[in-house]
Amino acid sequence: MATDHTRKRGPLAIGGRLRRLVERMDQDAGRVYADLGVVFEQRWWGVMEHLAEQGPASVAELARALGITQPSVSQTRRSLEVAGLIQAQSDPRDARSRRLDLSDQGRALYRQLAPVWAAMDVVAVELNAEVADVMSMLDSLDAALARTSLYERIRRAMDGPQGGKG
Amino acid sequence: MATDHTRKRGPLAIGGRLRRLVERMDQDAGRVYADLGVVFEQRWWGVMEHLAEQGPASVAELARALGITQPSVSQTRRSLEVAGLIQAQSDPRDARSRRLDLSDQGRALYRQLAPVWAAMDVVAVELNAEVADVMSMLDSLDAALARTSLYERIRRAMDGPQGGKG
DNA sequence: TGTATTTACATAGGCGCCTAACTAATATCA
DNA sequence: TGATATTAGTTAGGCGCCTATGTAAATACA
Repeated sequence: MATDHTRKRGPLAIGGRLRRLVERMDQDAGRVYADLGVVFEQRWWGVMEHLAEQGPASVAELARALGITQPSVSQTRRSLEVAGLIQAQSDPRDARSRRLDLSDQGRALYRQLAPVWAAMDVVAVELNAEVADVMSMLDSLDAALARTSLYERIRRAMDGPQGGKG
Repeated sequence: MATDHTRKRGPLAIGGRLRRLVERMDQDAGRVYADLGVVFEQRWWGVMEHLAEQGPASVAELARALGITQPSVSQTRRSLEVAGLIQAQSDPRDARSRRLDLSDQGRALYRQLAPVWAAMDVVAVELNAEVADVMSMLDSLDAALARTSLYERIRRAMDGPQGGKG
């Protein structure tokens, strides 16, 4: 009955497991930063990398580039500003918009942490070879769920092929 | 340079992507519950399933069974109690411990949602066939990281095979 | 028996994401 | 030109996890 017991744990268990995997990844990365005596929040990386590589950007541009919501960017932006890593300037083209850019301190930290991130890349490649191609799996999953959402799939499984909301 | 650009996005991007994947899964599941007019938090599932299948349990037992921390269980327990889905009794064998069990209302909800979870299982199998064996990948990843933690891997990549903390 | 250590649990605060709601600015339309 | 719709961004609150801390009970040890 091991198979049946396993079948009892579907996406609900997957979700929890993925969360904890991510949590562990963040913790381990956090330990590396702590070893270097650096205060760094994981969520900062996406914003900093984008600003460093692409130049100043608005909250909306960052949200689009990172694939997260504006409020999330806004909160990260605030955290980064408090830490002195970015600065904001009003955009003369649109009074509502703010251009965010790395501060000198932010640039220095970005450079300092580049070797850490390079090492993380090496580890990702290593794990891909050792275990599974996580990035490819994510790409495939993203594509599959973009095609047909999890919601639709569940509703179809519940209601049958012709039932339920269209 | 597409390959090089991709290599710039290592575990840091993976972490964020996994978080968002989980978020989306929770949202889609939440929409299904909402369709049924049911108020249900994803984190309730692990606790409810364990209590329904294994009987009354303490916070510590649940934490061990679900692989999360005590405070997390404690918070979920509180949420479940407020919702009237579980009840707690003191444990005569240990005055510090509380036995948690599903209330009648909790049992009824568990039964009501069983078809939903069965449908989710179907979808999981479907996605496994369509995309990738996510559960196997998780198993393998968990095992690989239990063998050698991400922290150690990163430190080794940073410091070289002989350097750094042992 | 008294003291030190360990264990069970709750609470506080935080991280990283979300949605809802709001204000203000801009764009569109009649 | 004025009204309406859309957009940019912030804030509040919440979900689901974490660590740190604290209180109380149980256990271990001298």
